[in-house]
Amino acid sequence: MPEQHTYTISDLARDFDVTTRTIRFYEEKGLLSPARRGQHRIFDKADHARLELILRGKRAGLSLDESREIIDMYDPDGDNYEQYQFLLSKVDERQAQLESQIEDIKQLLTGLEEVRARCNGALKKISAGKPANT
Amino acid sequence: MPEQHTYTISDLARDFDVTTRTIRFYEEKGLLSPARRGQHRIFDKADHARLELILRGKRAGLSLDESREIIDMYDPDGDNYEQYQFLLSKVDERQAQLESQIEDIKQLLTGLEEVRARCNGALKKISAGKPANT
DNA sequence: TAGATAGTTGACGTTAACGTAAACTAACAC
DNA sequence: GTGTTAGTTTACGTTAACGTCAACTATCTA
Repeated sequence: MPEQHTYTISDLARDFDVTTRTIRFYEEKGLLSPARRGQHRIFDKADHARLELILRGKRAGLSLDESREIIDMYDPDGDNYEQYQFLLSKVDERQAQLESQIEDIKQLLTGLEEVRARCNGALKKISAGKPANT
Repeated sequence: MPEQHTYTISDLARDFDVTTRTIRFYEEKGLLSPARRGQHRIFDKADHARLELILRGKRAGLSLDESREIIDMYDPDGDNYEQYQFLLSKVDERQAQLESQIEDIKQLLTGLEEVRARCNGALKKISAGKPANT
């Protein structure tokens, strides 16, 4: 038996610190499709992992549509040659974009490094001008 | 003479491939404050640089408010000890956030690397099953 | 002098990503 | 049985980041 662990909607909400509204919204947008027991939603490990991916995408600055695109790459629709070729090209594309995004962030970081340097310079000056004020 | 190069609003729009509406919107939001000659806006090198920063922030996935926060670090308001200390702490904070954002992106990238591997595996299988189809 | 062109200020429209509130159901607690 | 506690659907509200007119002005050009 594969240890069929499940989650309620508020389990997930607690695990990832989001509201249940958010989770229902993600389902509405097709990012999650939990099972149902009557009215209630039942989430499994795969749903848990998908939500984790969605939120990682958010922190990375992606839109929900972009996150869905990435998530959908994990379980391909088709099974023929062209489908996999197409998937590979989308993987390429997304990787390139994410890498250039890292470059942008790194540039912001070095910019802040300069700010820090100037800041330290100014602080030095000030503490030199006011030697009493250590 | 300091080579006072200036730009019209559509110069900037062309340089960065955004609409003039966008630039006016950024001014409205306090991200830019160009000079005026009568009604018309006159942008200088500093404005040019600020817009570049804004758009870099966008590509990095930041909101306009977050970009403004970073941009404002480049020209500090105050000039006393506490101000610079405070600025330094904000630099710290923002750098930490950007670095953890890079980590999230890197995790997305390695996830896509796995997708690529599985994809290549599937393609191998297919082309092995259909040896005529190279 | 009459267009054409570049700029301006409103003002309303739009999409994404939820928040918030209402009205309902089902299960358990006492 | 009756709160209380999850959970549900439906629907309207909200904020960010612009797009899209409309109506106007100033300038240059034929």
